[in-house]
Amino acid sequence: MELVSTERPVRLADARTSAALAAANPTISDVARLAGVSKKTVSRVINDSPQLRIETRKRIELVIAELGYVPNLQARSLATGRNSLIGLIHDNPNSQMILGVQQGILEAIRETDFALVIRPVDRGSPGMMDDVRRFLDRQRLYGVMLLPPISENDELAQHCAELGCRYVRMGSAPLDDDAHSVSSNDAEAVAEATRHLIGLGHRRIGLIAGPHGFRSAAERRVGFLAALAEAGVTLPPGMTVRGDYRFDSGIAAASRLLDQMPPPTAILACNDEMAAGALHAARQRNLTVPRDLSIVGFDDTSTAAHVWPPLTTVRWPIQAMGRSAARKLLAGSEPRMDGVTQPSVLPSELVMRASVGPPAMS
Amino acid sequence: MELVSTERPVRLADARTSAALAAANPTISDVARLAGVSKKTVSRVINDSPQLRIETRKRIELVIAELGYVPNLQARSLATGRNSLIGLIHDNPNSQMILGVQQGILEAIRETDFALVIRPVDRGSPGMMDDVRRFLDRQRLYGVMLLPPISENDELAQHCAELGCRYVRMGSAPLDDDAHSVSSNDAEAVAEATRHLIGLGHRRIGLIAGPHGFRSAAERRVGFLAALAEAGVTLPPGMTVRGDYRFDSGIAAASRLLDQMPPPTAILACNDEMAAGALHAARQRNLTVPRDLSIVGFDDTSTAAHVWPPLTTVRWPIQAMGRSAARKLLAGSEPRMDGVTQPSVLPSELVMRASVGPPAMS
DNA sequence: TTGTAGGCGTTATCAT
DNA sequence: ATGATAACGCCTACAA
Repeated sequence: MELVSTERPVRLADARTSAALAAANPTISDVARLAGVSKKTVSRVINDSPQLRIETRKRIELVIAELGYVPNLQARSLATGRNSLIGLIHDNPNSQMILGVQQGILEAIRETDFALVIRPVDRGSPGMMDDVRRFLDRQRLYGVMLLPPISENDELAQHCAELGCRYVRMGSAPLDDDAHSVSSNDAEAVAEATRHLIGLGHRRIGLIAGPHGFRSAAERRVGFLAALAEAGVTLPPGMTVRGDYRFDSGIAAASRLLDQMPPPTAILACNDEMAAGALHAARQRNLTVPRDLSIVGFDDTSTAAHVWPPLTTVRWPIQAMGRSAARKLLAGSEPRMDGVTQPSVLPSELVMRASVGPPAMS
Repeated sequence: MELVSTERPVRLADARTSAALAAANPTISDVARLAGVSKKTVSRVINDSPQLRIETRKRIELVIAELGYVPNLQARSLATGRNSLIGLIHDNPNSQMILGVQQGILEAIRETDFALVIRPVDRGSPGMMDDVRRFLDRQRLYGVMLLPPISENDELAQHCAELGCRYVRMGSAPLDDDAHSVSSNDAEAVAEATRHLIGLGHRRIGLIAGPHGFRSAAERRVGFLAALAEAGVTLPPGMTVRGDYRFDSGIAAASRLLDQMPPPTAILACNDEMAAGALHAARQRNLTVPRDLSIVGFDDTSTAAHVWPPLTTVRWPIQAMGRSAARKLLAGSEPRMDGVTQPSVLPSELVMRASVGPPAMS
């Protein structure tokens, strides 16, 4: 403890510089005083108001730089009634999804004053809705982005609207009108993957579907069935089982599929985790992938690339969705932001890797 | 455009209730007026001030509930000079790490008014420091948590201190004094893993180290070498190679190790991604894991559990670290929060799975 | 093009 | 135990 030290010693020599008049955290008043203008004029400078004599602006900008002045966002929020925070509300999706969407959002808000607030919620718990409501009430965010599966909750979207909080819902298919929705087209993506399998000659294709109540699960299943119907392929019974999007359920589901007689020559799992589980199940039965069994996943997480053999999978455009959703939210918040209309439906892509091949002769 | 509609129609019938006097977003003034007290008294209620007649408090709480009044955090920030946002600054670590630490932090701030703001930065870019500084300047966070590897940047910590922003640095070993650091003990964790291999009879153990400049890489290497020295094991040359923590580098590094004559009977990779790469390399050479080669990873990401065979690995306590770091940051922010001192060093754990076994006879 | 006055919703100071 | 008044730093009206 050094008794003689002071946190900001007064430096007398500084009297020659204008900085000596300013505080540690200079405010708009400090800038105004030093520049010899009113606060309002400084305000115009920091808000890029066009009606300003260029020379006045220059002078003020100089003072701002000299002082290291930074506008106080809290004060601005208070005055304008809207703050510069956008929220991401999600419910336990996988980590790659979270990271991807966060990166997309951050691309969109780079160069703005917006910051991203994260809020995971517990979809299952009874207090969830109160919890979210409380969060929205207190933080008064500019807007929020809802990640699936919680984005599918209409009541939540309703809440946001009532609270005057802008929102954009993300999903596997449009969940709302264009202004409030950004989605992929999972049905089509899975249909494409299924056509790929059919094109290679597969006719007995097992589906490991996602859990009941998930829109993504429903969409993917629809796409699967549509592609089969389109090709005139009829599946024997027992070729569709449900998993819960987790690894272990993939093992169990694949085991059930492989117990069928005859077993499928290919399995399409509705996410990569379950596809990885299917791979395990195949290995347990000494099946070689893709010789004895082809496997397709969904999401293109890093797991897909790292298992053996690397998984053919559908790349889910989560990052682009995050970017688009954030831009949609921010459209209108700043003059330059509402130029281009953001897409509401983003394309997926089939990523071919080594887990798929033609069926063995039978 | 419906010209006659008003957003909040005045409902005359409501005159009987006190609510009719309040606005859509009631403020502390509304509460004060309706309760017949001053704003300050209401402020005391919402801030749990002890000096209040219990009956006054009850009355005010009733009005608050009736009105659905929620304090405006922005206004409070302005008045108190500190806001209720804490930040997480990170630089491209893997997604599980991000999710884990976020969950830990959110456990800690649950039931408080704090919210979590995420800020990824680009460590490599020249403008990184300016970028972070700008972020801290503008958002004026209550405090920030620094995730490795960016947490190892002393200049950044210095910046935070100068800006008056509280901070806690997370890492593989203490990076700062106890008040500003939460870490694991990676050296010890790797030493334990190495002892495990030695105990099984391995003597030629290859190390796939992490990239230069990462504290975690240095710590893990130290632990490895320490355990060998402790057991009197001398490694032939060429048994240590460096990767960059990514899957592909794991393949390359393992290939180089397996090219040695004689090759190692076990490989310790400094993270799971590289360990998964080593698994690929082994498969390419038709080696069976663990019969021909044992492999150990680090982190215990989901990849570790999903590859074949499942990886023995070190569980890195990232979630607990996040929780502890957030609590440390918040200690003192509220009376009830600074009760228990938070741990600064958290234990790791060796997770035994199927990728390790005794060396084959040779 | 620039300035003045007032308000945003809260807490702090100093009263009573 | 409670209240009046003045910040906090910015922005919006309106005025000049």
